[in-house]
Amino acid sequence: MLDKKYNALEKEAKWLEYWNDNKVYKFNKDNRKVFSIDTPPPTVNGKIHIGHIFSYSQTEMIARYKRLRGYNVFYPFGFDDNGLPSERLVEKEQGKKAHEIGREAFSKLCYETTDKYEEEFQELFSKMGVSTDWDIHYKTVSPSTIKISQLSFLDLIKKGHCYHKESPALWCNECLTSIAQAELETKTIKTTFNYVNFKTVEDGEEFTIATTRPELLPAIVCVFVNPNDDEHKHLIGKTAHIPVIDVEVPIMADEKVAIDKGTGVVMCCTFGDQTDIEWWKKYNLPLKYIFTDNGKIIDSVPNYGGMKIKEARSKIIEDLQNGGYIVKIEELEHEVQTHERCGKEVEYSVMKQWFIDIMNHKEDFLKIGNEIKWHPSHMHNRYNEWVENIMWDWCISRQRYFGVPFPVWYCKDCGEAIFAREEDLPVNPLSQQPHCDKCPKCGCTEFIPETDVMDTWATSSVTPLVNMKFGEKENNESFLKPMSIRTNASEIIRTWDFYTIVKSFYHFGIRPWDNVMISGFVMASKGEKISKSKGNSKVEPLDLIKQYSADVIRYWAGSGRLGTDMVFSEETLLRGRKLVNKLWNVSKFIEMHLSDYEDKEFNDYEYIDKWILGKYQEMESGFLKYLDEYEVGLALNHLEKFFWNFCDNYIEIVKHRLYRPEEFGEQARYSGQKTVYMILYKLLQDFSIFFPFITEEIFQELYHNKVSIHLTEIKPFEFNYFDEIKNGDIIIDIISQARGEKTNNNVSLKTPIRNLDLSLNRELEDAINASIKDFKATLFIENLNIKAIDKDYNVDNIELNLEEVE
RNA sequence: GGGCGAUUAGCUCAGUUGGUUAGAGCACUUGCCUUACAAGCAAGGGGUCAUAGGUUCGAGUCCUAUAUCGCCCACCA
Repeated sequence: MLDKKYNALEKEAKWLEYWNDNKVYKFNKDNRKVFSIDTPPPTVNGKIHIGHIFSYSQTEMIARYKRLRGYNVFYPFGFDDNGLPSERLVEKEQGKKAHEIGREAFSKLCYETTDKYEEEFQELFSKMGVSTDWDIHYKTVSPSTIKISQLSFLDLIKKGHCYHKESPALWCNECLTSIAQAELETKTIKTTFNYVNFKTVEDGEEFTIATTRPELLPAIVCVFVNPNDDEHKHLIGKTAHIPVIDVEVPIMADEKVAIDKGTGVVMCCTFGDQTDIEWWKKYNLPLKYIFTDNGKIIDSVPNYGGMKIKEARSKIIEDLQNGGYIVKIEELEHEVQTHERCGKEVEYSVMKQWFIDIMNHKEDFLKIGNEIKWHPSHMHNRYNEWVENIMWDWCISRQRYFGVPFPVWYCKDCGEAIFAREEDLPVNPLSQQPHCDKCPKCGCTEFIPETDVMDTWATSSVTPLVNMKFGEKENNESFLKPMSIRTNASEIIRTWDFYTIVKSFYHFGIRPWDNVMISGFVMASKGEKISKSKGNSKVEPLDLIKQYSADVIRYWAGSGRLGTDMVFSEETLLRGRKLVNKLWNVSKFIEMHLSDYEDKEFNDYEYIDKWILGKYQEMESGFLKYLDEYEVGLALNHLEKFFWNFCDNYIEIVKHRLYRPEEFGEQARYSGQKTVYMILYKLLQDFSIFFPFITEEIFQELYHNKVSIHLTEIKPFEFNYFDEIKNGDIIIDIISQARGEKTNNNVSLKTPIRNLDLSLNRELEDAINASIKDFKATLFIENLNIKAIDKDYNVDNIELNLEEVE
């Protein structure tokens, strides 16, 4: 017997243990079709907030849905504990920088810290009912993942898509590492726009350059004007004298100079921005690099050497003012590029880095994007826009400690790169020697290990390869190439999705997955995204589970449209709680009436039973259609609507028949029993996608024909009763009108109706006659009078029996 | 500045390819202890569908502009 009240906390713990003990979500290869999910490994950098719960739940529901449709679901979970986010977490917890702790000790701390958080993450996701197979979960810095990342690197080297080159790269002097374009975040800051006077060497003509970064004056290598700029084109070919710095540089022409920006005259430094790099390459300009790696001016710069960048800026402005070179200073708010991990403004640095070729294959990446189905489809535009506008090859070197090492040494004499052999992976060049004794090029016997590690995305972009055990003899390539679906939020289309496509294309020449499903964001309130930095997530997931149960939180997470942002709302949780409660109560009711039920062949359903069966079939087809489009929220909405109709209308009708067989006959009762038996079974299956716990509890109590409801399969009914839908709906409408009459008279719904006069068309009259006993019992009708009309229907008169009923 | 999306009841959200009177839950009002459920049931009030134009017999839905919000990008002279 189902308990009078459902105790969610207790039951959810019970079923978690049960699923675990019975390995309900275990993936075993068999002859069923595989549905595989490439789910984002969450960054292990502290707390999970409600936004994570939201997007992971939607993916999870797809896993459950596909399982119910007979797929063998491959759904591994991963943790992204690799790289900078973990390092920053450890630095924060230790209150020390990585280099103060030392490479080895620091890595150890990273492992310990991420292990600790991973346990918490796993516990929370388990509690939410995530039906992943924890036996195949992965982390992004385990030996096997490192091996695959290194293998991927070597494969790209072999195929010529990866190169080592001294090149300007984006540099963060807070994190002390190079970073990729995708790791940039723009921020608005207040600064000053400084109008500085220069002079030509030839004739002493003054001209003005406006700059926000006067500290770059020592790095000026050239001055540019637009050849079509009438005001300034006569300067072309002359020489500019840089004030204060006392250096001369050529004035050249380039069409890229915007005449209307600043003064129309631009200084080109190595490097202030992207355009500087383009000009530097295009005109083969000299390199004047003036910054140290940690954000200071190099010592060799007179007067400013050793200063921090911002100190140097103030000092140089002061010196310019003292020399009378400043025309004016404007306050300015503008956007600068910062490193998304730390928020510091980025600089450029020139050093040898590993790059993956992007620019030569943009067309291929767009083509692969077209082969993937994006859900919702407009998210495809985001991808295209990013690929079309990308400007750089992908720099994968990071001058950090905690991450995947490059399997590379360099010859001490000639600098030749020596790569590890595939069979020796994973390797750490810092503690291991290359397989060869001497440099194959020059014969030198000393090697310098690569100290850089790979970018986080270089590793997370191989999650499909990790899942397919790329490079191993016993692998999953046969059924994971491509995987069925990738799911994530829209913000990482440009990183995780894009880089995964890059890797898949280079390794296999095909798309990594058939589908991409993009979820929206959770907003704290209208127009405000929940984020850790804002600290505006008022609710802790674990507290919510205690308060509402995982099933109810999943209801919230499962509502709303795919790819659409939604506001966190307590009201939706209350609505979910109401629904779960109703499901419990109606199951209790049904259980009461099934004590003597035996399932047997039966086709002689009562009219109203056919009606609800038809309604179910109609609902189910829409429900499955939504889920096939990954619209879990719309599917839930659709299901919920049917469910309330089932409870409030159908159950209210059939209950008389179930309670009083002596009045309605055993067969009519059996028809009702079989109907509720079948529909509840289906409802439990459908709801199990969203409410895995309570549905299991009910299923085990009432049906119990499988180890778990989550291992059953949705199968359509073999009959169809669509014909009864239309007139059945009208019968419900008439019942509703009669109930309204009772309510308006402030009497109980049990009040008898002395006379009910209806005008009905022929079809409806047949329908009412076919369900006459149910109809009269539901409304407590004493006399029913039907007048035949040609079309439509009308409730002519309702006369209540207001006398005291005994 | 560019791309994509959103804007529907006081609040949170649905509204399929244009088609009667725009839906649900919460909140509000009224009534009902009805052999599952008072955390329930029945009924009711509440919307010029962001704004302004346009296409159409017909627009919440399609087109154009504007506003606000979100995500992504570009913009350091």
